[in-house]
Amino acid sequence: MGRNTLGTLEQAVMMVILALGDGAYGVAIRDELSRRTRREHTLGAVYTTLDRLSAKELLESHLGEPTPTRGGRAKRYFKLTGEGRQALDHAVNTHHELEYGLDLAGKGA
Amino acid sequence: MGRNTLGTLEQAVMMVILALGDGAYGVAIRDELSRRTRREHTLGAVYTTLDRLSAKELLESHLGEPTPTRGGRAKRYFKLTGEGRQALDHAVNTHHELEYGLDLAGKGA
DNA sequence: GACCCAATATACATTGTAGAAGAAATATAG
DNA sequence: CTATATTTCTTCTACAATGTATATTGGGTC
Repeated sequence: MGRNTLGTLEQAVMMVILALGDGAYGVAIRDELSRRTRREHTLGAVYTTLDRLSAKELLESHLGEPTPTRGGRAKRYFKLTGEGRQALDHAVNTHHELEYGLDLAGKGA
Repeated sequence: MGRNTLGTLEQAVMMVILALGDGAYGVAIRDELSRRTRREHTLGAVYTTLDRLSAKELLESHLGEPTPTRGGRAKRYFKLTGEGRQALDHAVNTHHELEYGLDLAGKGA
């Protein structure tokens, strides 16, 4: 069992995939990521991350059907594997452990 | 004003520095980091990160006095700059934004 | 074919990580 | 004393993994 440490973007992408549920394919992921992150991300950056996470078997994917809209090519949908879920949970817990006792910027919102 | 994105370890180190307050020098940072992270980190890894954050002016440091214990060489103490604080706050907020709405495995504290 | 949406390939910059080497202090042998 | 061993802390160096951008390809409507 390899110690799977996650980068910032990797974590972000995985969380966005969870948030999107079904419907988590490249472009949607990019958009939601940019939205939550308040920062533009290129498609290339996202797909690269998706590929690497898949290679590590933290994500799995399947092709959907083409949509009948102009240029509606088939989308590849992603979701977390069990291992991916575990790795993400671990990363998030670690982050909380690190935050513990600090008073950081107010969350408000 | 550069967009200062922080890596996982960079964030962790900065949070540990906050947690340690005065007394945040290399070895102590490494130890507290390993403790909170439940994972061993080498000193080399920590110092490299410290250097890079300093180069980006997210950290500042000053030398302390040698302690009278055997091998008690002078320590270099680190703390966040204003810019560093800002960058960390931003990173943490973004992380919260990403977590929003997800139910992740939250253990008790 | 022109045009659109989505995915893949490629290249380079930044971060993560480890190990070896160096610097500064105290202790201790002779 | 003073030479060197020993301890603590830091710096240097090298390479792996991740972050990021741009260009290219693949498959669909009009």
